[in-house]
Amino acid sequence: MTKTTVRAQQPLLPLNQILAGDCIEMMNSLPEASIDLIFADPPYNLQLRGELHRPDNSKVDAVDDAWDQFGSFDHYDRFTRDWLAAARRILKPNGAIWVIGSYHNVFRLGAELQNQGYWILNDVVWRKSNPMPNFRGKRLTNAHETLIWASKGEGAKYTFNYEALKALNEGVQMRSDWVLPICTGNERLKDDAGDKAHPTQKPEALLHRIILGTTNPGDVVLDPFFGTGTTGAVAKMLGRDYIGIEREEAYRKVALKRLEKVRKFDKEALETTTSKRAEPRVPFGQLVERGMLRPGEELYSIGNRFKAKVRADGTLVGNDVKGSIHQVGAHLEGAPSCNGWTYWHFKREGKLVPIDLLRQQIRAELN
Amino acid sequence: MTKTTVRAQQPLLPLNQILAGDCIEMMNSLPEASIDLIFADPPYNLQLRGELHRPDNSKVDAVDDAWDQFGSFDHYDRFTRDWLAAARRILKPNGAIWVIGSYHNVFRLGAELQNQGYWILNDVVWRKSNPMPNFRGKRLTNAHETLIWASKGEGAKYTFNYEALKALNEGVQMRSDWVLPICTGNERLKDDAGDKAHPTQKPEALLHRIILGTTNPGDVVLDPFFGTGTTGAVAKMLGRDYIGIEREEAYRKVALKRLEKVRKFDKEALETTTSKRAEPRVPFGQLVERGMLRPGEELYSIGNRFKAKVRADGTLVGNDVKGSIHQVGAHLEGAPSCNGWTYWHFKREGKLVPIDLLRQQIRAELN
DNA sequence: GCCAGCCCTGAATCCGTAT
DNA sequence: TATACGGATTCAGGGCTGG
Repeated sequence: MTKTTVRAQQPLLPLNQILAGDCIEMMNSLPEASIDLIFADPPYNLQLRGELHRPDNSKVDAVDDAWDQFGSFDHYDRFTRDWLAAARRILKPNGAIWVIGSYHNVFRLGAELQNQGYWILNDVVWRKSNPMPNFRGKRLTNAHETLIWASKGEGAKYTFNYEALKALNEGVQMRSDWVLPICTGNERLKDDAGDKAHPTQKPEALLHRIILGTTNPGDVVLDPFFGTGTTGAVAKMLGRDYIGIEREEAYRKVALKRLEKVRKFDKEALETTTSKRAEPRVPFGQLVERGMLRPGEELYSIGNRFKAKVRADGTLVGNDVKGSIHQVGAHLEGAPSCNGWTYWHFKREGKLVPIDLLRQQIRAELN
Repeated sequence: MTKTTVRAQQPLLPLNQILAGDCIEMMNSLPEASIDLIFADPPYNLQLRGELHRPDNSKVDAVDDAWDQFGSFDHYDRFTRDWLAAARRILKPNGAIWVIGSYHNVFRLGAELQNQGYWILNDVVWRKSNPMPNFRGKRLTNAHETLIWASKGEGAKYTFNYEALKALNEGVQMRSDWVLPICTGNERLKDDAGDKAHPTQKPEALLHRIILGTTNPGDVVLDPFFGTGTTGAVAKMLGRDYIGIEREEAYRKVALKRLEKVRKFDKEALETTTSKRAEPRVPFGQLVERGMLRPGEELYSIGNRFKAKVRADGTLVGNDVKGSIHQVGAHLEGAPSCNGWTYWHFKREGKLVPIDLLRQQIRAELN
């Protein structure tokens, strides 16, 4: 499928809207292979027996809304199977899905993802910096939730903005454990009575990391359990399109109001750090063609242990081996591979300079 | 079943031994309802494709042992079902089980535990302080493994030493995420050739926390995938009895030698489990994710001579230079380095406030 | 004896594009 | 669809060596 084809489908999508209704029916009404990313925070199947009380006897406002009660694992598994299948149909071949859950439901979610052929890329732990303590001292403080990131299948080319996440983590690659506070304070939406509008509102920081890291600007992000619209809000800020599906009118109302107020970030602010792989490829032969290196000139290996001679066709010859800068380097080092650009050096005024410097000059000309 | 009845059965148990053979058969040969705690580290069913090399071209020593190979999820699920059922039969009514896994298998494990009627008490995340990085930059660093702690059924009176774990955690309630280093250095057992004796040896600190927190002295701890015997070693140190089951002769040999040397109440080993707590690193990107600074917002240098704009991935752009708060600061000042935290300021109510203030807020949340 | 620097290693589902 | 090949990619910590 070409980019053009996909783009042509997009006008059919109800972009930046909240669809009212059952998420399975609504997903089934959307065209197949049209969504870049799905974020899903399904009901948790919490097995609460009676009410939970704090030591001071105040009642904990547990997740016991009607939509969160399932009679059995069987019922819950059927529900999980159906919505994951509907999600799978509308995902683009190179799309991906994130689901979040706790130990009550995440093992059912993960197993069913695998059963349907989704390919798990990472499980991620959201480590809450301010969780609710375990009041009775009968278990460990339940201080995290689990997210699963999966592509549509093995071998799919999912989106991963490695460098952007690395930058977000101040230069060290992002790990699978994320320390973030729960959603409180001004960010926590209230209803007209002043109570929290949704029992499990997710923090925007969580969605920021997910959407920044696994989508590109202009992508379509769908959330089948939209709630108060955190996914939509962050998608909008980051210049992505969103589609929300929500059954409960009360939540849709809050979300709508919230989304109206959200502003997209500056274009400049949305540019993120990119990887070298995205830069244009420069064949080594160009350095010779352009006279930056002369045929017959000698190159020196990184530790100055080997040398090789440049040939007019942009290959090297050294120690009776001929081939590309990478092949000759790999052979001399006895290594499975070698980046010739950083391995080979030329001499200028007695100093050894990596040939990558010449590549950078060419790339700079190309802007 | 009364305590007396249980005690009467104990002499029949092969205490403090390593049983040679298949774990399902061996468990089936033990009397029912006789074990207090089971710790199980089953094969993870990793599905590795080719070889993996580090950027320095060295080869990663992968877990490619035959015992980790399963033909399909179906095959793995059958195996899981069978050993979990055998484990369930020998557990005392108030016994408990711990299993450990990664995203490859832990969802199958958790779902099957629930299917069999085990009652999940917590899922626990072992956050590795020194995980292997992701060398190709294609995913998040796989920096954790997941443990599941479950009782034999709903309403069972499992053992939980709340105060002991709280003490181990410097007086604060123990959480469901545990930061511990992987097993390296002298603790890592070597074979006669000097290679690691087992590819997946678990750290004693992990078992220390589990056995201390969820058994009592004199309890019987069984490990059906004994490997090099970490469970047995820690059980012995802590004055519990153990039963190990291991199929591979080479592992049994190493474990036997190890266990002979273990002394009960090894004070030194207890000390190593309490880790020193350093000031947590806070990446600048977190201020952006958390909405403390908005992408597109401007920061001002310490003398208000320069400004720069915040980007969504936590980098800055100013005077055509992009990079971390430290890099951009250093560049603008023409200095070799720069502490961006004290250099950059944001505007609030007309005043310039150093961004370090925001970092302090985050650190305060983290305790 | 101490310190700096080098080397090694850890449960990993780890490439993308052109031909 | 399979093959070829260019060339991008790592963090923390322990142990050892040499000065």
